[in-house]
Amino acid sequence: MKAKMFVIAGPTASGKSAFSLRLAKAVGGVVINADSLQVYEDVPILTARPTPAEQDGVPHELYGFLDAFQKSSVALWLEKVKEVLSKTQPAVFVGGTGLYLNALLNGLSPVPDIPPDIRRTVREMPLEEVRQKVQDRRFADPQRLRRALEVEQATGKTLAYWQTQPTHPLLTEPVQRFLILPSREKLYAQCNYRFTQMMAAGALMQVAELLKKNPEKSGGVFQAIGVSELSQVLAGTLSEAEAIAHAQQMTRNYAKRQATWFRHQFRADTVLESPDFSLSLLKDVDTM
RNA sequence: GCCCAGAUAGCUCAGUCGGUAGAGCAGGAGACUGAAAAUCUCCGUGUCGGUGGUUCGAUUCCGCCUCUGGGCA
Repeated sequence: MKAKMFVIAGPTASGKSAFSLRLAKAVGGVVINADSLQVYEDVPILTARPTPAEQDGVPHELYGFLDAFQKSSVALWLEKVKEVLSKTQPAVFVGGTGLYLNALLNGLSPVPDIPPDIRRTVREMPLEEVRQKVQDRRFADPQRLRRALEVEQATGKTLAYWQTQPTHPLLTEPVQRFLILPSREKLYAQCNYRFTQMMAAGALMQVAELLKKNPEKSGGVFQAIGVSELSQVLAGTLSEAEAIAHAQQMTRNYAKRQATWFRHQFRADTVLESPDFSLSLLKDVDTM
C-alpha cells in the first residue's frame, strides 16, 4: 500500500496548488487547505485560492469557511482538519503556513484556551509592563512575550512548561512530505507576475466588496498582502502602480521568510525546484 | 546663456567645524507551538561625480569640467 497522507509545503507562488491537484487526482484523495488566509471567504483572488475551474472536480476542503469578522487560529484550523479527516481520506494538505503544518504533523501543546478578557488585557498592556510581568522570556519578540504572559495569567503555568507536555500529532499514518523550493530569482519573478495577474483578475473589486462589509479593519483577512495597498487605492491615497509595486515587494519578503522556515523547520521527503511531478515521486511505504 | 541647489551604499538621503563615512528601504542570513501573508534577531568598503589646487592629509575648503533638478532670460 502507498502513503495515504501527503503534505505539500513551499513558499507563496511556488506552484503548490497545481501540484496538489495532480497529486490528489493520482491518489484519489481530497485537497485540504493549510494556509492561514485561504480559510477566509473574502478576497479569494488576493489569497490565491484555487478557483472552481482550478479545483477541477477534486474536492477541496477548508477553503473560505471563515468570514471577515472571525479570527482564525491554528487550534481552530486543527479542529476543522479533524472533522474533515473523519470523513475523507486520503488527503493532500497544501499550504504555506508553517505553523499550521507543524501543528498537523507534530501536534499542538495542550495549552488551555485563554479567556477573552485575559487575552484582551494582555494585548492592550504596554510592552514594558508585559516585559516586567512575564516569566518566560525566551524571546524578545513582543508578540511572543504577550502570548507567554496570557498563558501564565490564564493557567498559572508558563508557556515553556506547557510546551514540554506531550503532543498528539493528528496524523498517525505514514505521511509523505513534499517541499517545493524554486530558486530565489525564479520565486521572486513569480511573486511579481502573480500579483499583476491578481489585479487583472479583479482583486481591486474584491477589496471594495470586503470593505463594504465593514469589519474590523485589522487582523484576519486584512493581513492578506494587497488588502491594505488596494484599500488605499480605493481611498485615492495611493496610485495603482505604487500599490502593485508595494504588494509585490511584500510578497517577495514573505516568500523569503517562508523559504527560511521550510528549509529549517520542515523535514521534507522530497524537495522539488518546480511543481513538475510524476507518479514515480510517490514513495512506496509498504513495509511487507 | 546666466543664477541657485544637488551629485555619498542597489534606491532615498544624513554626515564629516579637513584625519577615507551611516540610517531607512532593498538584498542576505536566521528565529518561530492558538495573530504565522503575523512578529522578531543579526549582517553596511562605498573610486563620497571628474579633474586641478591649498594642506602633513581633501569625500569635506577653493577653481574648472560633466551631469541632474529648479529659477531667470
